[in-house]
Amino acid sequence: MASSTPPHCSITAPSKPHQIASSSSSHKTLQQQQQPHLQRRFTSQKVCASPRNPANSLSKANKAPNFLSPLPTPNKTHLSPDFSGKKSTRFVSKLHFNRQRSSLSTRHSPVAEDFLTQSSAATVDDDQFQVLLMGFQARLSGSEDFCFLLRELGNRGESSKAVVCYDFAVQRESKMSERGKLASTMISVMGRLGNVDSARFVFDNAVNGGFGNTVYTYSALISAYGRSGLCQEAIGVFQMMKTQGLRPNLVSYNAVIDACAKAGVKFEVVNDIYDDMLSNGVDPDRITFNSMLAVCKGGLWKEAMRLVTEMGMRGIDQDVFTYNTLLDVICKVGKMDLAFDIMSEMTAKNVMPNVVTYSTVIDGFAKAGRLEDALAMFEEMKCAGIALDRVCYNASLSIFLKLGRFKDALNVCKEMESCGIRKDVVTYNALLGGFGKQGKYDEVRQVFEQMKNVRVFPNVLTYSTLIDVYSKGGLYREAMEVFREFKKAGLKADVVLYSGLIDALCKNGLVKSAVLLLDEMTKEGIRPNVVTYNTIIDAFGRSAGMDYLVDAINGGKTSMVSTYNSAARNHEGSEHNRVMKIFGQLAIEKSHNFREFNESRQELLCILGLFQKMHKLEIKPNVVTFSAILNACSRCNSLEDASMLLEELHLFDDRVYGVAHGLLTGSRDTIWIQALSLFDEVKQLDTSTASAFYNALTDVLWHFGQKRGAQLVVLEGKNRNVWENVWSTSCLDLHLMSSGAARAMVYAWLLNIRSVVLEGHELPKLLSILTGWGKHSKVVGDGALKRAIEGMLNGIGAPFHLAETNLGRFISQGTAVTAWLKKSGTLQVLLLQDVKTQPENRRLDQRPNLQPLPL
DNA sequence: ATAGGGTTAG
Repeated sequence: MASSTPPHCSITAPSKPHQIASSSSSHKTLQQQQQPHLQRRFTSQKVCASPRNPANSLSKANKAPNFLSPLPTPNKTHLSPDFSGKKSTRFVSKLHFNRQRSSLSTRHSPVAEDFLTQSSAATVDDDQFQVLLMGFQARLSGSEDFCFLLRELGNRGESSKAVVCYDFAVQRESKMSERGKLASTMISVMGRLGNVDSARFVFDNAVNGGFGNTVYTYSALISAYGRSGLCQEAIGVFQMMKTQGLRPNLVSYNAVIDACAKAGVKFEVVNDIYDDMLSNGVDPDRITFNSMLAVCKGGLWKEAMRLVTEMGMRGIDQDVFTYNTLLDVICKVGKMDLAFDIMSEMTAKNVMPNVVTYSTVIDGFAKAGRLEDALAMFEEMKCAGIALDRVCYNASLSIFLKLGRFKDALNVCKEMESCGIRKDVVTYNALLGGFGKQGKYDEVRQVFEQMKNVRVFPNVLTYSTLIDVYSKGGLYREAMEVFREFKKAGLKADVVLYSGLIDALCKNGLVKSAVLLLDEMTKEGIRPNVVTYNTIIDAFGRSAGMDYLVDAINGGKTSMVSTYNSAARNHEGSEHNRVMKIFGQLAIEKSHNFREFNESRQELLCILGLFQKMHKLEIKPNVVTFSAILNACSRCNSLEDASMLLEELHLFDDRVYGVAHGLLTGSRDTIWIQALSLFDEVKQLDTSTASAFYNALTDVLWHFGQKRGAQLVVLEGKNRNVWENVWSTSCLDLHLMSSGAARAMVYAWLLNIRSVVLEGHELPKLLSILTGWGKHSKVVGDGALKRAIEGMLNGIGAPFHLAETNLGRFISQGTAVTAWLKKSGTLQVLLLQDVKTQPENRRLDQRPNLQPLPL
């Protein structure tokens, strides 16, 4: 097993993997040395892609129809829904396609195949189907043929024909045991089709008819409930079978464990079932362990690793399911370097990664923000001769969209088309979000129209996405229109849609209204999640303290009021009106430039109430929550107010609180070791989460005058590469930083440059400080960061000025900066102090030759 | 009886 502290493997190097693999030179490149796993994987994949195995070497070859070998069943039987574009792959995986056929269970007669061919014409309705059945009745032989038919009908989604077939077969079957077989098959088929009520109906009838009390029907029903996420029901059936005196077998146990895994049941609970299994003398097999692994998806990656080891000790071989599930667990906790190692290990053990393996790991990289690494995995995959499927295409599409590489994104769409994979709702949603986030609203409109034209029906995610992109762009009229359409489609709103609406309110400073809407959604039975809460917490103080933000987005447009009024008149539905009112409120509120001063006080109470609700609903906070609390503290006018919020932080997390509190109160020396370990841990998260935390912590320190502390935090962030290439001698890039972090960083950078000058080096001709447009503000063109930096530079007399060509860039001649840095008073200006310092800190800070920069 | 995907917070 790979070690728990894997070496860091970079796979971002520019040259393509297959170039490494095909390199015949004995010279080892640096990249090869850094990528032992990658190379190893390639060498073994190359073997299977060799000319002796041409079928594996080209993705197109994989899709060649099986004309060469005559199929037992004609054409449509084995046609994957992938090609007909009817079902998602997720659904396909639930069907029987990949099932190994044991010679016993599926020994059906050729007549059954024949019947299937004749009855599968699109024009055959249920009645005609029954007539056909009667015609074949004499020649179809017993339950084996009928079970085969039921499964095949299930695969085609022919639910009602399956019902006809089942009734027909049961009525004509005299043996109880054979009827029992039919029943368990039918329950399984209905379960796979997601029709759990029908499954239950069949089960109950079978039990009442005296042929349903078998381990098989119970197991099938447990599985049916499991697939629908109804874990409690599954466990109920499991217990019921025991009270009926039936002894659960391996399949029963596996089914109930799988049900728990799908529903996200706690590991301890499932472990009890596992122990129960052992004590009843049922030996776990590979599938048991694979399902137990799936239970670890909640983040128990160490437990997952342990399970795999235990499998080995029990002499159970790991298969591709084992590794794919394990990888999923590892990827979900973001341990991508470990995932990379495990992938190499599976190859070494001759368990070859497949399309699921790759899409799991690719998704892990993408979620960790390592988009280039994700793209490199695609190359590796193609090189290994593994054809992309729908899931993979959608993953690659969304990566290109995230990178803003629209040309590549459209190429992915074309490639999908040429492979015969139709764009599904996931594809379209990705396109809508991708274009929308870049403000390409024309394209959004076109894509939305197109998807409806080709009858890919928008779902809740589609509407949430659209409402979100329009709201973020301030296009409330369009957002309102989308919401109207959403209601017309008769879909039920979910937590994400509501969170989007709440966010729209928050971004406009309407925190109290946001809290009201939160109560609304709770009343409607929609459970808010941590994102919903983080949104509101982070918005604290925006209305009272940041009115200029409201002004900035205002732009003088108030025409929304009339839009709202006419919209509200047309619809009487209460929820509809409420949301319409929200959009209206957004428009109206924008015209208010002044707010009550005591509003911030009210808001504080409002937020404190919010924390109560969070505890009550047992919503677990995350790092973003901590960042949000720190940001809220930054908007408090007094340390007293802030300390009320910090107390809430205390309830959530001792360590984060300890560090924040210690730095704020000047006990830096005593807390610094803990701070460093916290920083290390934060760095394990993806870069945007990490930088947001650093930004928040720095801001609150800066806000309360702990500027030296803020600077030290920022430098730790820089050392851990949180903001990516922050500085060189000629350029300081602040565009990912908050205003406090950016200011602390400017001081540090100038001191660094000063030491360059004092060492006698010449500065570059031109120096730049980039602020972008202030990513932190999230308001396009807002430039809050730019203003903060401008004020600061002016304040210390630095000779930088705005570049005329780029409004987010400050420049200065190197000679001017050199002269300024050499002036006698400059050093004093650049050294930051904390307003609060414990004696030991003061001693350190006042050493005259203190170099603040660990360069 | 087992594996992978899309929306929301910073």
